[in-house]
Amino acid sequence: MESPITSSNYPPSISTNSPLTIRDELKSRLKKALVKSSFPEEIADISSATVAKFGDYQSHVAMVLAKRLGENPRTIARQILAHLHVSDMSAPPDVAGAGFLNFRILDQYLADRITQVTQDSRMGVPLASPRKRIVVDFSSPNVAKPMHVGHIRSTVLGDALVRIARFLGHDVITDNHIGDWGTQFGKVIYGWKHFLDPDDLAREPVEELVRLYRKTNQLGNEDPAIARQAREELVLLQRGDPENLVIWKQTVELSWKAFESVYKILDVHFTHCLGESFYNQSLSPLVEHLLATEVAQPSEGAICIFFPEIPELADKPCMIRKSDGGFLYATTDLATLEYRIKTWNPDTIWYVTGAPQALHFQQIFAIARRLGISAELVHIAFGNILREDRKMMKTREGENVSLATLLNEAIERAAKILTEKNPSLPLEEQEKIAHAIGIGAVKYAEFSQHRLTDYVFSWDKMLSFQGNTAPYLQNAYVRIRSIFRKSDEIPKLSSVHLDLPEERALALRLLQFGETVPIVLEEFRPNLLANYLFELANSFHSFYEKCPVLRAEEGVRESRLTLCNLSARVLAEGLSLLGIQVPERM
RNA sequence: GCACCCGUAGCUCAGGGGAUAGAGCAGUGGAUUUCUAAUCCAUUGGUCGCAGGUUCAAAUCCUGCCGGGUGCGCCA
Repeated sequence: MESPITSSNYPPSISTNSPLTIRDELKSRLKKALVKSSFPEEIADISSATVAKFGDYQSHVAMVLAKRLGENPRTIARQILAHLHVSDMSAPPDVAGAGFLNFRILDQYLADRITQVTQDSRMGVPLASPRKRIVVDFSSPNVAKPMHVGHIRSTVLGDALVRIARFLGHDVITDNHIGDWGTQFGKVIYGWKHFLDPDDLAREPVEELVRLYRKTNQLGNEDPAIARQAREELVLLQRGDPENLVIWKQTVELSWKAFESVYKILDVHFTHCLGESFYNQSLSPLVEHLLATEVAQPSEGAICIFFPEIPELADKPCMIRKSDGGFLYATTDLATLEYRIKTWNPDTIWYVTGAPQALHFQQIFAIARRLGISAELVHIAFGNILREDRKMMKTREGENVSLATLLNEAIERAAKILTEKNPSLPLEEQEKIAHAIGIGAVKYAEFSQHRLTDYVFSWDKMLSFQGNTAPYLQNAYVRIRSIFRKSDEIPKLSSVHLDLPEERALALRLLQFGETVPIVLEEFRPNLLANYLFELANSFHSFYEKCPVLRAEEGVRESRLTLCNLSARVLAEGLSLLGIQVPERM
């Protein structure tokens, strides 16, 4: 949903030159002071104050220096202070505790900054430098299997990282590496040939494919002859048998339609979808090449790559061709890597896949280095989704909650609450809002925790609309929009007053948007942005309770409208970086 | 056996060298003639798994142990 605020003619002039953030400005002043005091400037360090009573920002440099030089930290702090010029932005900094430098930003400086950031289309978020070309590998569902809750982490996390990287100015290529080739197809094809139900296939194609796979698998466990026949179907497919190819192609198309509907609900898009089958022809030459260059070696009939020089991998070889001639996951990944490097020449490749695959990527990356690939390769891992008994949700056996079902239930639950709270909404708008709230809640549930934390799946938690959830943030936005609907005046760009503590706290928080977005990519942690947005919404709700806007006297009203406007823009932009939409009312 | 991840409030989780460890939920007590109460304000609740070590400073780094999880040549 487009925000009328962000697309309106207010503010009148928009620049794209984001100013330095307050933190960076302080840091740069601190560096100058360090140089003048004959200290190394690299150790300059500014962080948000841990406790409000210590001010807004703090530095630990004096203590770090003291340790290095074996001197008294407070003495060093005073030395630095003598050369530190911040009187235009901060109250005189004091030396506190063991040698902290505490900064309390001047209200006037905050007010001027708000005016400045209001005119900035990037709302104070600096562009990344250098700009990188990044290939992101995420989502990667498997053909002939339904997308289940386990796929949500890769899809939603990857999408957010992509959005953030693009917002920061990087050149991002997304590639959905679909599992459209593998041993499961022997069983699917056998099932297709022997007990396909065309009606079921037409009605619920993916479920029917799963049934075919499961039935063959089960029969194969009981009867070795059937297992052998399924393997033969696979071999036929791999040799290019026309009939099996046609069946395979249909399963891919049917599955892709199901994926597409999920991606549409999630508003996730890819620039490329080169599945595993795309690399079929590359696998054999790749292995031959690795053999010829002695990167790989024959071993017990198979072809393996060994890592004697890496202690952790010394006893963990990577197999790239089975003794029966078949290729593996690692082979495809190497071919894929080679293709991506050759085709796109990226600076870095991000693999957004589960933590259990850490060893696999350690091997792939080690091989890449041996092949002279210099691009930075990153495995962006995430924890498992657990059942409420804390057991892992497995892809293979056991029922998985279907992703489409989950998403639809989220939307339905949101619709129900919406009907109770705001029954007067037109049906069509209600549907859109329920979508934004339900899907937002599911996505936000992912972002509100560290990506490596195992996730305990719970309908109630994932679809909770209270507290630290997407609806809380959306509600802050909706309250602002409501104000602007009732105000017939176009807010003029006026001087900002920060007289009440709630106004000041909100202003400071707004200015920290530019400090937050870039650090998300330092360790690939959208939860830092989610955290920031929650705190922003929190500051806004407090401001909203304490500071009447439309009823305020002239001057104060315009100032508060400016704060409201910027709050709405930051909330909408921040949430959109997480792939979450904001409704106009709820 | 080897490797990786995790252990923080009753529950779910933030914080990953810096000051008195935070939030949401749950609990308790308040706030609505007022711009959307999906809100706000106040409050109860802690041996940061255990033991050593490094440091001016450790939930955070190192070592060991305990507990849980995951992965490790013929799946992806």
